[in-house]
Amino acid sequence: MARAGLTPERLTRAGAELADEVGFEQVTVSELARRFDVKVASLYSHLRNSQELKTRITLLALEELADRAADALAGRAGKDALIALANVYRDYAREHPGRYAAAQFRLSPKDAAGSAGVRHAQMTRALLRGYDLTEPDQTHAVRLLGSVFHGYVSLEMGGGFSHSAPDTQETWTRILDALDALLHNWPAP
Amino acid sequence: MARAGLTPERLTRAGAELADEVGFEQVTVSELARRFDVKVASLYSHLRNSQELKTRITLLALEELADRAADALAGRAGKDALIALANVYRDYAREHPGRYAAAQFRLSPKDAAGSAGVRHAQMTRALLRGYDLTEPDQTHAVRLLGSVFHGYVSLEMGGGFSHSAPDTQETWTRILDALDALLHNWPAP
DNA sequence: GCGGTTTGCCTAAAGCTATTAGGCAGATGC
DNA sequence: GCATCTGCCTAATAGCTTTAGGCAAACCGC
Repeated sequence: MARAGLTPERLTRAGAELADEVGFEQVTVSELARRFDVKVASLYSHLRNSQELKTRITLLALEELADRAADALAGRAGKDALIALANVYRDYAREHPGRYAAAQFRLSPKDAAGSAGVRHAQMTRALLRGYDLTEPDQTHAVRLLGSVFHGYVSLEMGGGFSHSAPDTQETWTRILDALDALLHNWPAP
Repeated sequence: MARAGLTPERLTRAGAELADEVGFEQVTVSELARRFDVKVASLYSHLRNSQELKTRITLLALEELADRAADALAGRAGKDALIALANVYRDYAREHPGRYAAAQFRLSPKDAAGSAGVRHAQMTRALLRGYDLTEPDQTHAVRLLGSVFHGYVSLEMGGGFSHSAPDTQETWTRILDALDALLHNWPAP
């Protein structure tokens, strides 16, 4: 029997591509086996179970997102940086909807701790150094930005805005303007 | 054979309870049948398929949420109304995590048009009458509020904030303060 | 209250996914 | 060149989804 050269890494990458094509929820060990022209059981030498496959795809997506974010933030500050970071999430979700969905997958505390999720928080915090916020307000702002980015992108992807009128690009720009203004005028408690 | 008295409505309600217990993703026609002490195939006289079950649970959740929102907004305006509406979403998600997840389920355009989703947008728009925004800015603000509410609640539920320090109630309050301030000072294009 | 019809739940069966156990052959190491 | 190891295989179990066809309880008109 010719060997297919399976590895956890190749399976994860193929799984991520599959997710982008059919949706993260539809990623299945069986379909993956079909793509490698291999029997399902063979994958179980490389993956503990389908949960592990999903976890690996999630970790991959978080890494890719963090890498893109780091790239986008390099050499930028203030509103420039804000816009760049926001667009990283939005663009990634558009280019890789399945991976983006994977990035929202709930990880075990252990996996989460070792994930690139930490880098994301750090980068958002770094971005906020361009604004004048006290330490606790920085945390609130990190959470606000995370909420807006994630909330907007997932509503837009989910078609939540597709019924109403003005195009979403205009809204996106204006929301980022508004956030920039807000961070400059953050209200005292 | 004693009849179990199944109806689409009872199945939907039971499905919603099941979702809150085990998660929306884990809602299964088989488990529902078990709960009614009935064979799986019997449910197919009342539901076209498992997709329809999920759609019905989604529609139920959207209605419940809209009813709560309407209640909360009655007699309130301005920041008061903003806080009340925001808390409707957050509290609903805490009390009914499965139903809240269902409310995010992607509906067909046809189902979406007939859903309470429309009411949600209208209520957010009504709330914004307490602030002085031009017509197009109202739409942008509706989308911003939707993004923040949904984004915050889903990150909080997903444990996205559970690692960092200050408690989430404080952040939630401060974010609502910030949104109120922003709506009062919405930047011109 | 009785016969006929409708309706509700049942059995049976096929197809898909996940997962485990055990086997054989190609790759690897001395 | 031989022994070992590793990778993919076959086989089997179990759960979920969905369809087809059957029997009996409930309902309807008289």
